[in-house]
Amino acid sequence: MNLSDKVINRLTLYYSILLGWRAENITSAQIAALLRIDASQVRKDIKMLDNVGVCKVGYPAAALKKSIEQTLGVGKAKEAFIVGAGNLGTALAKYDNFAPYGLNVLALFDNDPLKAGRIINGKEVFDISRLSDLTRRLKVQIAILTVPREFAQSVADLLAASGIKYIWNFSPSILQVPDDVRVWNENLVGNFLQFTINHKD
Amino acid sequence: MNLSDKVINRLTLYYSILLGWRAENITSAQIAALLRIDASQVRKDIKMLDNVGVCKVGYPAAALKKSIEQTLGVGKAKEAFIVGAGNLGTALAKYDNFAPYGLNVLALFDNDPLKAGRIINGKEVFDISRLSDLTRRLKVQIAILTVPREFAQSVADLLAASGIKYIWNFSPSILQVPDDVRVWNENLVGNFLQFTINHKD
DNA sequence: AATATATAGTGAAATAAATCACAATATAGA
DNA sequence: TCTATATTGTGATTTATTTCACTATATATT
Repeated sequence: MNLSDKVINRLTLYYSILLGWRAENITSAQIAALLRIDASQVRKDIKMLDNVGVCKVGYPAAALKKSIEQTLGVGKAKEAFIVGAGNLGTALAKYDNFAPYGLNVLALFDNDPLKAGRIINGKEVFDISRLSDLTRRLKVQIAILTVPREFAQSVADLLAASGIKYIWNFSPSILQVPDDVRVWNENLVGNFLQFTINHKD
Repeated sequence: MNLSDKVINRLTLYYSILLGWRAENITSAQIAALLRIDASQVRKDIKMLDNVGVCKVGYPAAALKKSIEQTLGVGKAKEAFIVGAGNLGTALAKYDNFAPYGLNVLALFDNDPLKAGRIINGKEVFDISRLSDLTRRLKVQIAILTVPREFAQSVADLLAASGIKYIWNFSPSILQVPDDVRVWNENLVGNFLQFTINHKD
């Protein structure tokens, strides 16, 4: 099954709805109304996961939730380091909504010697010099990059050299990395501007 | 000019590149290589903003940067409140990358009486009971919602009743709001999953 | 000044995504 | 049991987006 980014994004939204859903069944129209999208799109997305609905009743909520969980790999451990223990890094280390989706932050790294040794939400902050060694030993593949713009590229170089394969980039800079490293730019400002510029409805 | 979300998102990425660009000119191929997208797409995006390039040379970087700034409304003040002064709200209040894009956080709100009166990065934290009054008096239209899931809907109701028109929702819940209120779900987990599930290249 | 070339610009084609329209059907209710 | 109907499932259509392929041209080079 090959799910596009758009489908995956919608599935997580369906999942959010299901997390708070109390009734036994849910219809495509109900989901669509909450998200202000087309109901047939909801049905097609759900059908991709081989769920079946019941006419006049909708989809069994529990089964649908489970199906989305499996598809998204919720619960499948994905271990990550946070690199940059500033405000954003700290907030993400404390953010309690990652764990339910299987994203497990093991530790943080920072170049400020004063921060080394601190414990944030049960996760230790290490000096950045320890990054390569720990990445290799723990076989961590994911780095959440929350350093300031001016350090982002050099830290990305270090990450790539250390064997990190996925960089979730919260810094507002474009990273150049080897071909085997994937970068996701979490373009917060871009998202915000989309939303304020394109207020078409 | 009607820019799609996709175009706006790419423009912010081009802008990120230009912020760190030192040469006088930049070519569509250079931008495309950094973002790993098609160069003709870059050219079409840039052309939409009525920029002209020079054959064999590319686009003048300074003029292009200015043009994107104007299109995105960078610098045009957009005042916002952060609602929820927890870790994420605090991190966003301290995040220094919003200001250059014109997003100006005026204050924070929280329901914890212990937090009221604190100053975070020069912004005061108010009790949530002050929200309606201050929203109206300061004519603030944008709320950045960073409360836990269980409070998100009731706070959204309050925001809508207070006259907020845009809710940038960082909480992992789907909000039901009146038609004149726009919600942008900053689906962090969804973005993350896209990136780890769809590692196709 | 002439020429080769890198690059912008762009219509056409291909691909992807969303929406529409409606047939099929299981269920609720009479 | 029968009937009306809400809902799923889906092919067809439309719309949006990306990629391709090529032309035009300004510049660097000889």
